Amino acid sequence: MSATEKRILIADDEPDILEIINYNLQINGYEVETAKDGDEAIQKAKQFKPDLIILDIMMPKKNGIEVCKILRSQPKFNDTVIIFLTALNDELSHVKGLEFGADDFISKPVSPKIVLSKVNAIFRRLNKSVESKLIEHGDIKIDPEQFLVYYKDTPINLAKKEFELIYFLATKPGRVFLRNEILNQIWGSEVIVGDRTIDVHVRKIRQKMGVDCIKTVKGVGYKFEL
Amino acid sequence: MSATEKRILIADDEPDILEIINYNLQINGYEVETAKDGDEAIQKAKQFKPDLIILDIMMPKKNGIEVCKILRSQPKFNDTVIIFLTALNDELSHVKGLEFGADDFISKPVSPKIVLSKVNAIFRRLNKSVESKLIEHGDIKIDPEQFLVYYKDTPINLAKKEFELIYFLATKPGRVFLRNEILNQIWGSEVIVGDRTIDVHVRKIRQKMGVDCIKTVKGVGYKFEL
DNA sequence: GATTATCGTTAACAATTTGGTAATGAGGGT
DNA sequence: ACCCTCATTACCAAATTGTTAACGATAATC
Repeated sequence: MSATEKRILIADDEPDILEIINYNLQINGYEVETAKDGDEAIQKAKQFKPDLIILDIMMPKKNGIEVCKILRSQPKFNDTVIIFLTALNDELSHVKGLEFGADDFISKPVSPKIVLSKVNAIFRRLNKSVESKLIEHGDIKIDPEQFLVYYKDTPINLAKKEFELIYFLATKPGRVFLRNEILNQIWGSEVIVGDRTIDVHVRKIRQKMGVDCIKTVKGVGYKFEL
Repeated sequence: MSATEKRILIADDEPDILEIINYNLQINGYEVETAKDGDEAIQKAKQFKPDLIILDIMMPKKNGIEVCKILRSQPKFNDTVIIFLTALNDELSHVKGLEFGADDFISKPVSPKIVLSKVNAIFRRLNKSVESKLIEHGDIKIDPEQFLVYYKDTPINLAKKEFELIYFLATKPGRVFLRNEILNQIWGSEVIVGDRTIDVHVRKIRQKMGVDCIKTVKGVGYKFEL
């Protein structure tokens, strides 16, 4: 986590709020960008590639929900956490925000302390999910911490998608996963990829591994099996 | 992707939009019908029985929300997914749409790519994972999760249709299933296949299994029995 | 900042598996 | 013997997956 600085984009039309949050996040080691309206938020999101975006609901040009909706429609923001700043009792925004893929809310009036603690909490949670457990099955060991797969103690380097794929299949050895399940899990439900994409990744894994640990179940899907 | 083509009904009063969405969905293997106003949408929904309906909010005769309300009041449209086309800022429609049972929204101006990706995502989400009720009967174990049949703990690979067939028969061991029942269940009522097809599959199962667990009941059908 | 790797994806084609049919044979009942 | 029904086989068409190469997008390196 500390290897690469976490990047945060804040969008709000009140310069005071912007500055105070910006200041507090920066002292705590985050890399921060700011935007003063919806359009700028979208533009900066694209070039700055933040890990987390804090969006005020009420903004000129485009409001927070619209921005969120637009960003969420793009695959590259799939993994970006989006937080809304809302008026205290604005439940409607909450409902709609969730609908459009918000991850959390911070109620106004904002306290820098609360923002910071929420942001810290989110990144902590994010990293925890990364440290999933090691899977061992026969001669094959899959270690998410090192991002390495071992066959008979020989480390094998897999690309990210390849690793995610074999790891996912290996979570339940023997169980068949439909193509749809795989796509939903690895690519996310909004991303569109072609039919042969999974096959190509499977092929690359088989090739690199040298063992046929991923079996095809024709007309159904794939499974991890020795 | 799936055995039966997915059916989509699009309702919009702008012919251009209708055509461009229609075109894009059709190339991607969907069966599409169109309607140019609310009344036509309802009428076509009834006869075409779509899996998904895309409704423009603003339409002559009846607007999208009314159409949605009417359809949702009929049980046969319970499982039909309904998506609204809305102007970007029309938050009121969103709220009302959710109340009346809309499943998602697409903002105008529409991009064919976004429509397609949303539609694909919806159908993907709809697809359930492997049914996981294991059937065990004597020395025979049928595991849909692994897509494997075991005889005395020896795994036997069956092709998809073969597996579906034996699984279906084994859901009620001892009970005789008519050929028609089997055809309806495994092949679906719309598909027409010859009389001897079932026999051939039964033969292949018997051959691979090595046990005669599927018995013929002459003049009636087949049953699963040890 | 420019240049190289590497990765993810797609498209096109090959290889494989499957599902279905038709032809023929076997067996039982009338 | 003569039907009728099912079993078996071989064959073909369609569906599904494997494989390769190529392209753009990132990430890494210098």
